[in-house]
Amino acid sequence: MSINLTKKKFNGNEEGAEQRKGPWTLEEDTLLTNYISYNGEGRWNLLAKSSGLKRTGKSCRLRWLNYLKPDIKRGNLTPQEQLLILELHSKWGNRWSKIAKYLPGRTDNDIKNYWRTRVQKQARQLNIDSNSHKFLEVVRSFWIPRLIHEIKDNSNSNNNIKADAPEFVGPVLRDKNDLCFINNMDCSTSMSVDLKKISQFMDLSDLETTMSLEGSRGSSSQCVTSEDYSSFPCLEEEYMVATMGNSDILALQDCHVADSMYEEDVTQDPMWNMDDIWQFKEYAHFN
DNA sequence: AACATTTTCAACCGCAGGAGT
DNA sequence: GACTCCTGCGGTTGAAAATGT
Repeated sequence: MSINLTKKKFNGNEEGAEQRKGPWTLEEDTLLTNYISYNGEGRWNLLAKSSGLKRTGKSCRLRWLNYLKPDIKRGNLTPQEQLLILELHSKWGNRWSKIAKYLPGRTDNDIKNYWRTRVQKQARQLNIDSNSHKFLEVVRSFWIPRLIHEIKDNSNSNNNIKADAPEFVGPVLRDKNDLCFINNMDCSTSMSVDLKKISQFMDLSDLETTMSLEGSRGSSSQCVTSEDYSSFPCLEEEYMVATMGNSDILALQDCHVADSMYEEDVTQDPMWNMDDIWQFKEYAHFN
């Protein structure tokens, strides 16, 4: 990455000052951080002039808000954060800054990048427009349940709560349009996937070869409780109702989209871990 | 090890809207 | 109302890093 120096008009006047562009150096970061710690943030053009930085006010603002600000979180987005992004994006679309307000420590840039690199990649692999209703349905039917599952998994491994959790029995195909999941404690229906909707854009003529159903492992970590949802007050009510059912224990199971995904190298996909992929491929192979 | 390809993410740009004059 | 300046937003770019061959 090269550092550019450009002459720009400043406040409508040609000042002749050379403006730096490109990556920030440690010295510039220190200068900006020190200036803000004494003078506070805001008034970015004044800051740019007074601090001695050869940067535009805009550039200073961006560097501070997206990188230097002390409460900025670094590293991968947690499943909880990903879940929030998916839900909020389905409500508001590309309103990144609005979405970012619900994720403390994450910037609109982080979220925008996540969406473009991860979410749109999924859409491309499925050959679906990421802004389409179809993709929204995939997100709701597959991705969100998967994240909830992951959240619960993490929660269980952290708390070591295994003994009393009901075991998952497996998926039950009630009819061609309704796949539900039950657990072995109360045998209640826990979650239904609307196959009618899914089949609008996926070939479900042979259900067994198009879905990987791995519930028979009976791991307690497959279960999700209502508490998982209560962590996310912004989740849409209709989605809550649709997925909660009567039981307060959900045995939530994954349905991995086959065919189109299978043709891609899903092993490279952050959504699918190696265990999932192995089971999925085994299942698809023997069916 | 070397090169090619893909992914990530920091930083830029243009535009819109608000505030001040 | 017209103009200027500032700030914030969303789209895009491209270098660096990671991964594949």
